[in-house]
Amino acid sequence: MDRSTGRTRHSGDLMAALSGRNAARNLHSDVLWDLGFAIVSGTYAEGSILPPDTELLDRFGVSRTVLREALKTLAAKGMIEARARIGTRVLPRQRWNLFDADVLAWHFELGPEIGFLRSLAEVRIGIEIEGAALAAERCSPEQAASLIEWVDRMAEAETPADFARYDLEFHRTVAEASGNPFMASISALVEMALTASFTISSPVSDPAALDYTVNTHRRIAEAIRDRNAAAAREAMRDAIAQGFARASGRMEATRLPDV
Amino acid sequence: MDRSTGRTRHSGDLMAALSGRNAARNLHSDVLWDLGFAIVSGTYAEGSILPPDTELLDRFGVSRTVLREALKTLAAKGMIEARARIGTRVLPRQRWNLFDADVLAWHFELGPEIGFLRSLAEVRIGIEIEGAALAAERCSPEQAASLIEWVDRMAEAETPADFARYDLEFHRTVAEASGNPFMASISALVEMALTASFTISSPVSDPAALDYTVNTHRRIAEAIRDRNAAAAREAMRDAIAQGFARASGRMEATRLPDV
DNA sequence: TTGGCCTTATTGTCATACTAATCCGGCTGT
DNA sequence: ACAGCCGGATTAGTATGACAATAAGGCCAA
Repeated sequence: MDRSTGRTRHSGDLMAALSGRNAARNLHSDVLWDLGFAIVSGTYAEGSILPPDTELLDRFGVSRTVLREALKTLAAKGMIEARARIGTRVLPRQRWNLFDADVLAWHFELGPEIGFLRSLAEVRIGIEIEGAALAAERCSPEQAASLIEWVDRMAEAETPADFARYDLEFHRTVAEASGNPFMASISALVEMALTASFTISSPVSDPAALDYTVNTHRRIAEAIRDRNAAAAREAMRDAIAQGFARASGRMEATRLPDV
Repeated sequence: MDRSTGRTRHSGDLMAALSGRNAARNLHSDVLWDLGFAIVSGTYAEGSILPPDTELLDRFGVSRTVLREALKTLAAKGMIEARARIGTRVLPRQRWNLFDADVLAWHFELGPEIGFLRSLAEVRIGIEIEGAALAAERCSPEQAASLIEWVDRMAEAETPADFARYDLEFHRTVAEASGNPFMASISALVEMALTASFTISSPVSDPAALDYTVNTHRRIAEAIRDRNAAAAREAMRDAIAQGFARASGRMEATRLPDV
């Protein structure tokens, strides 16, 4: 947000740390994050025209090469569209690729808004329930064993970060076991949801919540192992819904009066 | 695939025509499509290193600017990652953003493989079922009326293209009525699935199939209008499953012996 | 009024140079 | 003989300035 320096230090670091994938920090990515966040946060509204190249050029103090590559990246994510003589237009939100890790991160950086978390949970329920059911039909014995293992680790996790990591690995394994490449492709979304959820409230600090969460995940793992698709569906729904409920409850409880 | 000319005429045109959004045909997009398709089709395997800039440069006969912007676009879609002195590596498939319209189009251009269509149908079932249920809870009377209207148009459609267009609009409206931005964001995926499905076999030519498809969609629309989430779920599952079954049945029937 | 031409602003493309990162292989000191 | 440093070479990253293509909106002529 510190626009005067022309350079923001984005808060995506905790997620990068969580996933281990640390984005290269070069000029292009600085400009990209600044513009991407500005669009998501509404500084540049949908349908509006961005300032022309020349203006952005000396605002960021970079070469045209760098600026244009950042713009191309945003275009690739469906957020903008450039046309000669017209300018660069911000596309309507439906065209944005909300499943993109960066786009999600910009939303999250805006602050975990409860409606956004709900949408995230809803779409996870849709996809991951189906993923769990498919995993119950298709998973290998090794994958089933691996699921149980991740649950065990979750139960013994000592820090919220460890817990989140094992939780993510669990869901990633379910997706892999489903044999459907699309399921695996949404791990960025799951990651964001888990990070958001645990940033607000981790079950690690609350024994009862920890117990419930671990047990729900164990139900998923066992249902998949036992090839019980219906039970896997139901347990997965519980796991996601409960995670959202805990985070949103915490948000409601600690919310300050609207400004 | 006519690599000697360094320029492929991609078959994405029918989808572009269907959606009305015609991609600008500039140099950058030519290179992008060529490289993107080459990666999806396995010419450059996951984990392998692309030829260095200099080689791609004179293969395509474009400037460095154009080539690099195409590479940045692929990087934005999670397909490649560049590192100095190493080269540009093709990322593992899980990192690819399969929900991206271009990535989907490249897969489709490869030929509608039955496993891919199945995966598409599975993920649609997951998301759209949930979307239909949410729509049943949240849609406005106008949206409910609009759904009925699209079904009526489907019933009266005379060409496969018209039918596909109305079908797509129907699903788009459901997504919009769900009030969840992620649901709307997968319309590219739905579009691809419908196009693939109808390219193989359109219900328009078969009165019985047409009847069944229209009725199923009418069941969805009425369930949503009546705020019956469970019925909406079930009808949506039928609609998608049946569409896939018809296409895959047709593929099996007309399949030639493996080469 | 109307049709098409022309100006002009904006993105698209090109060419070339230099910078930064980093692998590899040889040099040096022990 | 070996470990560690160091510098050359290779590759992507950045900068710059010029020119081409595009199209909105006004200008001019019929």
